[in-house]
Amino acid sequence: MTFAFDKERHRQGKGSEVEIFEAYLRQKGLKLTVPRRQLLELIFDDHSHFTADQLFDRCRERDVRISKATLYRTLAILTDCKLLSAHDFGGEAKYYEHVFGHEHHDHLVCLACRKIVEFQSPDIEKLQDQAAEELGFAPIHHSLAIFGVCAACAETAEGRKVIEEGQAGPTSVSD
Amino acid sequence: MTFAFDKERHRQGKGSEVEIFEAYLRQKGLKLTVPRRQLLELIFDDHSHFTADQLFDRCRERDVRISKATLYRTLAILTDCKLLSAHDFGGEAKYYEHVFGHEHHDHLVCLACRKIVEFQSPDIEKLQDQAAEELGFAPIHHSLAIFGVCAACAETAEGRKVIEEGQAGPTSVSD
DNA sequence: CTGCGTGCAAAGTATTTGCAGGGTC
DNA sequence: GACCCTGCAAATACTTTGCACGCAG
Repeated sequence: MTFAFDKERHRQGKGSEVEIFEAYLRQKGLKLTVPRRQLLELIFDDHSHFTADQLFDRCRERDVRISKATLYRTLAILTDCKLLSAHDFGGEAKYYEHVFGHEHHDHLVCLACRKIVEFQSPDIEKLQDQAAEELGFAPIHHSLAIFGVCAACAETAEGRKVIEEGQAGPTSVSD
Repeated sequence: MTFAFDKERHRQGKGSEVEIFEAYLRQKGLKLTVPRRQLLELIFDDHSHFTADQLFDRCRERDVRISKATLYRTLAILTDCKLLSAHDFGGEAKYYEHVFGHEHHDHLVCLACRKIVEFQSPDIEKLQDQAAEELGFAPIHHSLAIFGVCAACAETAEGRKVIEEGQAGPTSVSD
């Protein structure tokens, strides 16, 4: 049987992450251990987008001693039970983000400062589903990232350079 | 100066890849060597989406002896001069695709057979630019991938499993 | 108690880089 | 002839895995 994903509970808001996690672990015969509980708290305390490495650093800051192995293993579980989702914005590493209690959204990524901003567009969603159906695909999920330069960076030399280069060549096409 | 990207020529169609490549190399003070020429031919012969590894295999098939180092270095150049673009569809490796003579498009990725289908939607493009502007971003490029199951795979057990799992959990959430 | 979980270190992947000899312009 | 290129192997960066011991249920 597939994990009984409780959409009702999923809509409730903060705090229930633990419940969902516990339920998931139980039905999988897994255990709620100290490291897992700690990670859960650290993650849902406030990060919305983070890499495995950032999370690891955060552990050290808060004196939570966990190995990277456990960290990765836990991220995998959290992704499986839909508390987190993983994205790849083309940087070095994968980004994880909260899913619980969040509407689906897409991302704007600043190529100058790597800041990530979320946005929603039901219209885009609609068009996507439409496009998928036209081509005979059963859509499951999607990932849309718009890469550009944020307002703040557009003022900087770095930001301007990125924009100018973006006009002609994507990476090191300049000079 | 930014690379004088010749949009006119870029619209002409097959064959001019070599010219664009040559022009780019020349103005960068780089050289048109045998390995580079061979790779260019292999790539534009027909692959539309491929990973570095697939290209490498293809080299061996056709008795083109090139090291992976050179292969990656050449892919970087081709990406810089906009003959190729790189995407990350969440699999293990990056996918490269032809840009030359292709309108911008987005992707449908079959999660069962990994087939990639292209589609275009000017309406979606428009909404994206709009969303970016609303948030103060200067959009440079974007990447939209819809993950789902293609018509053919929807008929198979594997495809159905993926769809069912997609309803509740994304990865190994089953049984 | 049984079996999953943990840390550690070693193994993997995918990609990049240093270096010495070779080829292009 | 100068400088860029190439292959090779070693180096990276991120993530996964094997193993022996420890803790949750």
